[in-house]
Amino acid sequence: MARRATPLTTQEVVRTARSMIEHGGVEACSMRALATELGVQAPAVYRRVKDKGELLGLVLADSFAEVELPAEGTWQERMAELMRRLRRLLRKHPTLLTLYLASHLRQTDAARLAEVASAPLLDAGFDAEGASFAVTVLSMYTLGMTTVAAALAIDDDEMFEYGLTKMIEGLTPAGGT
Amino acid sequence: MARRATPLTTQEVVRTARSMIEHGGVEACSMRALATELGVQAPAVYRRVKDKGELLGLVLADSFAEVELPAEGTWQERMAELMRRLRRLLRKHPTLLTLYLASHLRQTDAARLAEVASAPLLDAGFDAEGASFAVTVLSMYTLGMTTVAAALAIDDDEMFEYGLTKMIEGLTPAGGT
DNA sequence: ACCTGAACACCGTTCAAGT
DNA sequence: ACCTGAACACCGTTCAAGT
Repeated sequence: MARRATPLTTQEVVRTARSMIEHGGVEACSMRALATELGVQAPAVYRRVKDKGELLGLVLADSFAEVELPAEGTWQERMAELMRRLRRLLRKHPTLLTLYLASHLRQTDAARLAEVASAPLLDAGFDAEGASFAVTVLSMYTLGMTTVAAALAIDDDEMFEYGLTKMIEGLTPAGGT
Repeated sequence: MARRATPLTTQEVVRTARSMIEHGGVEACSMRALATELGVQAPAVYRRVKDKGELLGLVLADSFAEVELPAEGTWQERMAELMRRLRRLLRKHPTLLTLYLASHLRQTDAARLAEVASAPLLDAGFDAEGASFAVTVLSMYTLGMTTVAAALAIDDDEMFEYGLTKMIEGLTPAGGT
């Protein structure tokens, strides 16, 4: 067989997998189909990636790296805007949700994502546990509103904002600001 | 091959699938493994069930049929208790969660579940859209607290109750009780 | 080091054929 | 009607062998 001009990079593998998933869902991205897209035989992919689980984790990380954490504002404002950005990403690529939900069942990935989003809360004086709690509540809310509600045809930005505000109010720690 | 004494029933198929999923996760319940467990060849299962998607839907419905809707109390009390029961089910069989999340992406199943849980809210004067919204918010919260929080080792009944109360307060419609 | 070819142990599903 | 046997078109992954 003719070989590729350049050797396979991990970036190339992850980006290609991500675009396949965004266009056709996780099930469209079999290791074999991915290899074909990359112009390579299936086993070659295993030189860059331990297994399919690792690949999906990398795709997820690559997506969420684009959800920037707002740098300014109160923690309430920063969390609200972060959730809006998460919502925007999930709306653009609803297919990422399956991946996100699956990852939440795997400790390491969930912990890593929660850690990043926790920053504004830690800055505001939340303890580590309270911050993880708040991030979990807010991201589950956002996921729910953006996907389940959409499936039920009750998706609505005003409703999302209303619930988001309520939820953030509820999270303010006793004696907090 | 020796045939089974009695013909295969749909109930038998669903119950066996459910127990396989509860013990080993969705991936432990391949159509072939299920058939073996039932003492039958794989194609025989397709006489009772259209495809694997339908089977998983039936397993889910069979599980949630056991989460009873509290008959008495204010809508707040009824919803809170319903969520506690959902939490109990998911804790006993965490493996059902994957199924539940997947179903939420399929309109029909999500709508059916939301409809059942909406009853106390409709009784209390919520409109259909508001009721679906509330059920979605609360069940996503419960799912998040019961699984994601558990994975992050911040699972705690007191916290669950605190957040649940806050969330239900936030859902009270303007001018509602 | 990087990749291929071939293979292993699986999938879900269909369909003609048997009882 | 109910089920089997055989097949189709796939999976993820491993591994010896080639360049």
